[in-house]
Amino acid sequence: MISFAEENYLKAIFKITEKDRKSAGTNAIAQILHTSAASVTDMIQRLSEKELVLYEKYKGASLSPTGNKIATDLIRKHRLWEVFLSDKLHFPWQKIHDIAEQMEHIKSDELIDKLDNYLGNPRFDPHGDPIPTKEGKFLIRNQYSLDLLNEGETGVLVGVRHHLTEFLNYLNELKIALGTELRVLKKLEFDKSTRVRINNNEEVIFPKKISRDLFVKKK
Amino acid sequence: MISFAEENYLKAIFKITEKDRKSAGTNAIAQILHTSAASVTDMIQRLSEKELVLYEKYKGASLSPTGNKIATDLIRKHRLWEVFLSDKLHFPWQKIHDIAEQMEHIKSDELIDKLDNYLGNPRFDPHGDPIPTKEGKFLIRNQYSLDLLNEGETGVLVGVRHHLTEFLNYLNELKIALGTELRVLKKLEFDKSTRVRINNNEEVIFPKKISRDLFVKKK
DNA sequence: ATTAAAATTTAGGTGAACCTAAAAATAAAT
DNA sequence: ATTTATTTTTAGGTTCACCTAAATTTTAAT
Repeated sequence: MISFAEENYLKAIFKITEKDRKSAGTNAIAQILHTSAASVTDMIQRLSEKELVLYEKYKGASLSPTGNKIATDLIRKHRLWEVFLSDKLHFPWQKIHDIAEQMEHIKSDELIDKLDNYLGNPRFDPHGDPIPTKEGKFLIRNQYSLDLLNEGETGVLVGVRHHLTEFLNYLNELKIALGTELRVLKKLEFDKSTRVRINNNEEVIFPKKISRDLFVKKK
Repeated sequence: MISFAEENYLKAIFKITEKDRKSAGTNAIAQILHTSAASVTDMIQRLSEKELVLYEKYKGASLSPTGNKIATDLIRKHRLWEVFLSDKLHFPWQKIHDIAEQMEHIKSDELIDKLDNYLGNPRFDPHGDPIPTKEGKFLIRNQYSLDLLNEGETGVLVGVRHHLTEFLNYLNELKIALGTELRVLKKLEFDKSTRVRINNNEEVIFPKKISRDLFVKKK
């Protein structure tokens, strides 16, 4: 039986390696899990023993097929619970992550099957992130970060790059949520900021930092 | 922050002392938690340090007011999740206990408030056990165990004494669930068994052991 | 009242998951 | 290429929650 701590390590390694990197460094893992590098080495060695992780000294860790399946299942559970919290219990999206972080560790395949069904087999979570299938496949959507749109183009928000509470609060205050229409009015060259109209209504200026973190589908 | 293990000890002590007993013995706790008596002594001493438990050497343990509140909250969470699993996800009642056992440890007051509301503020769980209020009050229902009814009397099943899987499976096979009408046809003196008609339909003979474990409301 | 039995605690030890400080290996900078 | 800086690992230690075996206390039985 795998522990919560072990599960969290697998998730962290998944997160680091999912984009491009082929292995996760000790420090990177330590940072995500708010622990020390020494503890990470310790745990990685145990996970390597159990063949959940591929590990070579000083070369970082990556997930074995088994480890990858466990991590994917965790993400599936996490995101399904986020949908539950958002759709059924009406939690605002800033609050769902921390609770889902606890719920993802509940062990019952039948529970997740029934939950998935109950929620109507959602394909994306309330942040716009894809929910992997039971078999571990991630749906890919062709989305753009807002800063890639040209002046005059309109996008519908389908996702955000990260889930920092302050960021989500900021969006909330601007009444921006998944499905919100964002029209690029003007791209200001000198500081890379973007003037945007929200749902044919108010206007805001997004610094580059923000517009890069908003994923939209062109309209 | 209280650990899962600590929470389980508080629940066990609650269970033992809730009826009459004023303190829980080491062995009794060990049996419930499938652990050794020595481990129990160990943990009780820590809980006593934290003032969650009142403890005197060789005299057993009981809950402090704080400990009692925590235990009651756990039972509230457990039973609310059981309602969720049963009502919303349509789990049969034999399966809900083990999953709820995991879910009860999730920490978020707001989650429980919203869940309670979402479920329609249920007062009893799918086994017929009362769900304590937020303030920790248990509703009492005047119920009788089936073996106390006289011949000719009818009761509606409102609860069961325990949740052993085999017992619940047995009831399931007989199509007995909460709300089922049970009419006492004959009480057999020589072995204390009871002949019962189920929902004006089939007849069964319950040994004393069974009829004592079924709680009904007289009709 | 002794003795026997049962319950409880103490003593000593284990593994998991963390820690700090020091050593070793790798990467970067001059 | 050598030094410096960064990353990673090792060494040694802690706490939590368990364990077995032995000692102690309480309870029950003769």
